[in-house]
Amino acid sequence: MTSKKNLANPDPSEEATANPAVQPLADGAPPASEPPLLSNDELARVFYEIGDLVELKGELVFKAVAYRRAADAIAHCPVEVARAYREGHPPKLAGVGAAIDKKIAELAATGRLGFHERLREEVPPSLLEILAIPGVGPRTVKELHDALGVLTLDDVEAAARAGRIRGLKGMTPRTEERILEGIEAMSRRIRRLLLGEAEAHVERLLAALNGTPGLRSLQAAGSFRRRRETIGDLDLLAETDDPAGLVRTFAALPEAERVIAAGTAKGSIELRGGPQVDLMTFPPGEGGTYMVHFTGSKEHNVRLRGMARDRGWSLSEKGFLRLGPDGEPLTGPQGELRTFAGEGEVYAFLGLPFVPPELREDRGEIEAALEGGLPDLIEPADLQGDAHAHSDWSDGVHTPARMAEAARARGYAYLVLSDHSFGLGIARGLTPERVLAQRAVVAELNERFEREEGAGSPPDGLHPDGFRLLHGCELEIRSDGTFDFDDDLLASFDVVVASLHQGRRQPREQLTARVLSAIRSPHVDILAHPSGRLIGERPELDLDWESIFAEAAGTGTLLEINGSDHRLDLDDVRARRARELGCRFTIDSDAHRVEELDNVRWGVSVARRAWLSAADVATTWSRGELLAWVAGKAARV
DNA sequence: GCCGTTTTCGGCCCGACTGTTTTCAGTCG
Repeated sequence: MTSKKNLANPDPSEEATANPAVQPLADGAPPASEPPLLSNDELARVFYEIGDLVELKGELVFKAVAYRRAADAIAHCPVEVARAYREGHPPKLAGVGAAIDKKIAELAATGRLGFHERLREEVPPSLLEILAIPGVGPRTVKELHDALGVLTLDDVEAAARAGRIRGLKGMTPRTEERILEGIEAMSRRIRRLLLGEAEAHVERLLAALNGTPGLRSLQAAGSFRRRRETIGDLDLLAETDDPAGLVRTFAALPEAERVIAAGTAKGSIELRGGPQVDLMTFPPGEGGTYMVHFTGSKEHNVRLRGMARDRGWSLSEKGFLRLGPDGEPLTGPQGELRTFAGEGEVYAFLGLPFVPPELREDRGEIEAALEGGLPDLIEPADLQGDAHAHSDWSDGVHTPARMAEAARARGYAYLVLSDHSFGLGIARGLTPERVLAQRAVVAELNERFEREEGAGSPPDGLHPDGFRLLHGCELEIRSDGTFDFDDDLLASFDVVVASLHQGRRQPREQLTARVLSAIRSPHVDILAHPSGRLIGERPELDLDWESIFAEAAGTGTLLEINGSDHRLDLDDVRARRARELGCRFTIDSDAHRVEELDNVRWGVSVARRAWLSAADVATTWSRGELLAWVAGKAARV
């Protein structure tokens, strides 16, 4: 679920900082003839901040909501908003009306926004640090500022320690304690979790709580269930006969560093060195609306509640309540609470088909569901192979034989062994000579597989088409746009995966030209981890995505969705846009050891969030179909 | 600030937990 406070971390790939505000645009920068183009993230950040400042100012809450909604739309827009405005074809963004449209136009044209700058003069932006304290909301910040003149986090801490806060409206020594605890918690707060880290926490918590008396079922909800690319806090949902007892057990877990709240139906803890975990309970057999509610997203839920209201019902986690003539839910004897055991029934009650959790972001899924146009999403079981993996011949850990055996045991029809080319020296990339030596190893392995599979059907658990190790490489796109291997050698691989690790800071035109040269090569079949980002560690490459997607679609070059939870690259928004432009994909593990072959499950999550079906993803095709596709590339370019 | 086959004005989703100004406001999800 997204937080009401967006200031802490509007973009999950950004590290949380005390003050994420863009620098005051008025400062310093000399007037340039062509102001720099703001990225979608930078644009969005301005509007998130306006939302927070407007709320601090005490304006109508709905204004703040409107600014944040617009910021969300900008952040998730697949095209570059500022560029599109400059070029005179602004995209239609949900929640952007005349007023915000004008503000975006000003930002796009000049790189700054007078309204924003005036707002920052009226409401000191350093107050946002105070708003970020857990448990401190806009009213409290305003009171502290007005009554005590505090401006910064340090001011608040000093005031709390000096006992100057008690005595203010509704504030006591306990309030001071809670503020100091909140500041302490903030300094401990860890970065957002990668999916694999979130999964490990979830599994430990489920194991710790299972067996609690009265507990009938327990599962993860929230953004982890939706498989967002990073996870802020964890949500658990329990079906139980003894909710209060379960919450007590939960709050007493040894791994709980701090108990944030513990009532009779819900509880919240902070894990030692880990995220916040919220536990919700529901009565047996009534999980449908609870699952929907606590899976989110908030934006999706708001849409569902609006639809319920249109149909004469009020929707909450508890169920649907009939609305009276005054628009208020009926209570007492004439009240009627409709509950459901499963989510499918909840959606059906609203006249909708089941909406998969990965789509619940209010990015068109409600409209598509109403029209019967939800995609038939790819599933993990659709994968027939993996087109990107390494061995100890370059920077991997396990031998080609072990990697192949592990992939074969997963029931795959193939694994593409794609060790680095020599240009990536740090990865001990392969020279042409070692490529040929490795090819002999691959051939030997395949002879064995062929023998074992024999003339009849393959042994149990193996793919019906049998398994083959395909020989590929991860070809470095060098800084000057050339490749490590010549055309003859490239043509001899089963599959060529190209990627860019070096010269990452070149200007957009140069980087884009390098990527396009790979896409236009008759030998390059897959563009691996196209953005080059490492989540929370390394920013993405500055590329012209629209032209890359157009060229990939035209040449049939497959775009990788890299399943490593550090990469998830392409991401969901880009992959969805690429599909609109006619691209096809692979979902690959980029495994450097056998355990990492399982990375593809996160890749499937990304693909589902990108609305992809199995047909869009070449690694769901048969081995023959994939090989025919890549063999056809030379003819297409 | 946004938005409209119930509206161009008047709405805008809903409930648990906490602390306390003991009937509700603030915060959060």
